[in-house]
Amino acid sequence: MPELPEVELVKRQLVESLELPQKILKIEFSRFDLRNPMPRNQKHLIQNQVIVALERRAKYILFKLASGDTLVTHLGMTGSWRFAGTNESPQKHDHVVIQLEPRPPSESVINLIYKDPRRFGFFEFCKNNQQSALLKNLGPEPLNSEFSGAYFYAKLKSFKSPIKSLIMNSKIVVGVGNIYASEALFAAKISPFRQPLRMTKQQAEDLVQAIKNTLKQSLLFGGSSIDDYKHVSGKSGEFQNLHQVYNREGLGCKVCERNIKKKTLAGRSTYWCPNCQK
DNA sequence: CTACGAACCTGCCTGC
DNA sequence: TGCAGGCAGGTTCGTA
Repeated sequence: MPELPEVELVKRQLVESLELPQKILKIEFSRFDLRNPMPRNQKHLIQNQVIVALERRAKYILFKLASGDTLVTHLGMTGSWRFAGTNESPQKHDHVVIQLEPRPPSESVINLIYKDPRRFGFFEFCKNNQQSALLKNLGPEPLNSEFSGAYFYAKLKSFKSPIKSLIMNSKIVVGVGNIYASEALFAAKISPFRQPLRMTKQQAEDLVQAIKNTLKQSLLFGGSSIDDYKHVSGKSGEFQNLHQVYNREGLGCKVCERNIKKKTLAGRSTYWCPNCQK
């Protein structure tokens, strides 16, 4: 489901609704076999802890606890969070229920529920500011200044796979998934199949800026709702309506009106305009 | 070290 | 109507 804009928006919406700090009364895992085994044996370490902050790193959402411990979560392809009263009936594929401490004036218990049909998401509990192994070896955040044309140009030399694979490689830059890779390449007028070695310094700079702009635009428009991505409130994003190439095979390019093409690259559907992108 | 395909899993859509 | 096949926003693993 989610790439950087969608994950960032989910994190922001959770922060808004949680009114941190917020105490976890109880956490229940109803199944244990997501991408990694659920931290069910650490349940007692999570309960009664206070959430003080939520952070995003790459596509991970980190629940920072007052003790210094962290609950690391990932939405996979189809993960979602929602708030629900205790009287609301559970849905199919609800796997985690976090019961939050009631607050005045309502005094009623609110559950924060994680649902994930395909179960590609995951949860990991990290003690005492220890960093999850999954967060090591990650490249820079695309919206940070560290991700610059100079940085990216220097990385191009050691890779032989096409440029699209490179911008989806989390060692190079995090958060760019299959939608935004195609969209950013279109914005930069660069073919997804281009060999990184054959890119100029200017093109590297253009692509970096295109990635930043595309992600920022998507954030402004509430992310891309293609299939089941929804806001925490259940609302859909709007950025899918602004996609230039993704999911537009056979439709006219919004710039030159020629047909958008689709081809599989490294196992992923890749959309581009052969006329605009060289 | 990189590169590629397969694997994980459910649901939805298409075509026969 | 049913059923098989293909495909989906992510990541890791095994094999070249």
